[in-house]
Amino acid sequence: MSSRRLPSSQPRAVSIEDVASAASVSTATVSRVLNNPGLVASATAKRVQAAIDELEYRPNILAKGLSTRKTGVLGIALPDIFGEFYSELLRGADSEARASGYHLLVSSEARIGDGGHAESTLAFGLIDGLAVMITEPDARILPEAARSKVPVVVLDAETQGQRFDSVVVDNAVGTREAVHHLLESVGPAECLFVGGPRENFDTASRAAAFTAALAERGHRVRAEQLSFGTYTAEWGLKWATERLASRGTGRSCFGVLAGNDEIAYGVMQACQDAGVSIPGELRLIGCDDSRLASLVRPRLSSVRVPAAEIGAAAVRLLVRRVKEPNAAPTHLTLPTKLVIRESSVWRG
Amino acid sequence: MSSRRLPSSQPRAVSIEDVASAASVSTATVSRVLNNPGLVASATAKRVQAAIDELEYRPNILAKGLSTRKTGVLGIALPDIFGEFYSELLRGADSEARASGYHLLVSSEARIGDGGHAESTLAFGLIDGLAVMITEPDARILPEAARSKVPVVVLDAETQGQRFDSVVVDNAVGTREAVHHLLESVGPAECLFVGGPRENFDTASRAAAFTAALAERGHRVRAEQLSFGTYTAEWGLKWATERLASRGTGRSCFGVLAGNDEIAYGVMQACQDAGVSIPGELRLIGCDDSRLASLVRPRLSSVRVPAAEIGAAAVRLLVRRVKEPNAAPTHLTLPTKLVIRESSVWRG
DNA sequence: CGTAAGCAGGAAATCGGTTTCATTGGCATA
DNA sequence: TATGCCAATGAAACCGATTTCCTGCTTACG
Repeated sequence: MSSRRLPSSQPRAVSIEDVASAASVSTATVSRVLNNPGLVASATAKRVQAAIDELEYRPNILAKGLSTRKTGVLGIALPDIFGEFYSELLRGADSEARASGYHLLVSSEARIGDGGHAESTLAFGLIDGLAVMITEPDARILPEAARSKVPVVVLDAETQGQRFDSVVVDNAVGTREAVHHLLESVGPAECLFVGGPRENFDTASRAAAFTAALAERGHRVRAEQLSFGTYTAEWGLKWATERLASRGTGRSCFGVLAGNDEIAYGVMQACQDAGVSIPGELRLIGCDDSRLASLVRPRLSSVRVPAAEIGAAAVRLLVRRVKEPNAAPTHLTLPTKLVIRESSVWRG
Repeated sequence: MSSRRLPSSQPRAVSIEDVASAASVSTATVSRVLNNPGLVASATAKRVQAAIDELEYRPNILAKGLSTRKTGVLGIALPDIFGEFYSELLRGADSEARASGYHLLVSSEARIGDGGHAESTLAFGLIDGLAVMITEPDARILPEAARSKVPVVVLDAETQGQRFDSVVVDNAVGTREAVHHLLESVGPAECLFVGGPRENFDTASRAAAFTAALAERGHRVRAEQLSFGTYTAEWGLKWATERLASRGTGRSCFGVLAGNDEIAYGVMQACQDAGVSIPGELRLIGCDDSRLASLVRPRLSSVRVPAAEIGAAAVRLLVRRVKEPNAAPTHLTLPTKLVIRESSVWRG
């Protein structure tokens, strides 16, 4: 009753104590009704449940969490929330979390490096688990997470010494398919890769796979065949515009693999502006298989990356680990797959 | 020391008690050093701080929250996380929250209606405030939120009886601009609106503004001028394909206002497929001014909606209300603005 | 008929902080 | 010199749950 400490405007929510006295039992019994019904006589349970309903009692998550050391909240830290890929990934994570009865705390950690103090950036102590995607090798988060004993799953990055669970995408397979597909109608020297940021894990691994796939065919990739920029249509537009302008009179035709669909859209615009036909003079393949891919003209061939599935798998892994903290680290690799549409197919 | 209740694998994090004994003070003093430094002698404070650093002490957020009734977490409930609009809104909210020292708990509440039990859906009691967007008039959340005394800001919806803070978008202005712009080169009877879901707040208010703008010019809108579907390119494609097929031999030219850019992209594809020139035979305007708008060809005119700004404003309102719970409800209206590019401009 | 076993339920410790209230000592003022 | 006040700090209540003991009863078994 002594509500000394509360501002009078805060009417104090119903607590387990209120329920207990309303049902003439102890708080222990109320708690048991909620968490371990088998331990309570059914008559008593009924009375308690009636009180709960009557008072519209909702257990205080903080108090519960303090006691059980579980909050039902999972954290997800992404380099950015922007763009269809992340948006889709987040959606997958969210719906999986909801299905498992968890809440999702998001955070775009991208710009930590700038600000300086990385601390207090993520709510350690509040979350039961954390999914992190470390595009940039800042990675101050990981040690901190390790210290705080929060289960971590690493997304789409080198599986840091195998100590964490991880979900990665098998860039090699899809990229290889794409390159081989391009080689059906384009010479190996005319195959070009336009990636995102050079430091980006996906970009790097796709570039490597691109190189490897051409090496398979006995072609050694020259530096000019690989370009790096940002994951934006603007970059694709700029790159293609310059590339098309500087091409010789040979008019040999290009095979272009873009680091994601956005870049590919930029390339498409540049071609349209320059009057270059796709797939006539340039065969184009994107990455991500975004929704627009089948809507643009020509329909864009793309390496499908299961973004939503990454998010969902991350949450699944986290949920599992919350239950069995000492299981061996699991490393999940999700497949990628070339979806061939019109932009890459030239029927002479 | 009696760690009876903890699984032996959990090594118990350092607590305020550990710091206190390390610095030979009481926990009260440690707490004061952290929250009210002015009350502690500087020599003592220094000693405590040293202990904190030494032990790498981080206050337990749950315990702190239980005591202070503040967690530093804001919730945001959206109908969906999908699509550029929501993604952008979320980004705005996230970066504003980060800047204000808050965490963001996301939740797509869309499908509550289906499942049935809306309870436990949002972490009331865990969040200091909630931004909610109620596209569908389910709205079970609002009463629950009101009951739980959590500050709420309503996004983009009727400001429910003025009891909550709200952020809305001024659809009327942008829509009106768009209609008047179309009327420069198209007759009022040929102006068409292709919206998203009929129940959607934005769709409804844009349709209303569309009707009003034409009424201004003395034209009474016929039912066929208004279509409703979903916020997808597929819908735009379908709609336009049928519309173009069924148009008479009159070949009068259309002015189309799409409910969002995705729909507009669908319309563009349909036109391309049907060999209908934009803006020659059909003037097109989208909504949202998404990133691709200036990249497609023709460049898409669009009503700019400040999505990120909505999210940021919501968070700002919430943060303010956390500090002054009893301030009068604030209703924010963000402007929309027609961005004219190529798709709507016909120079005869 | 006596005793062990088992079921229900309560008292109280605990999680890790914050905050009130009381205590102490030092210094200025009457 | 006595009194009052203030600054610095500690003891303990409190936030709202969970969980461990422990106590009474009832029932079963020898």
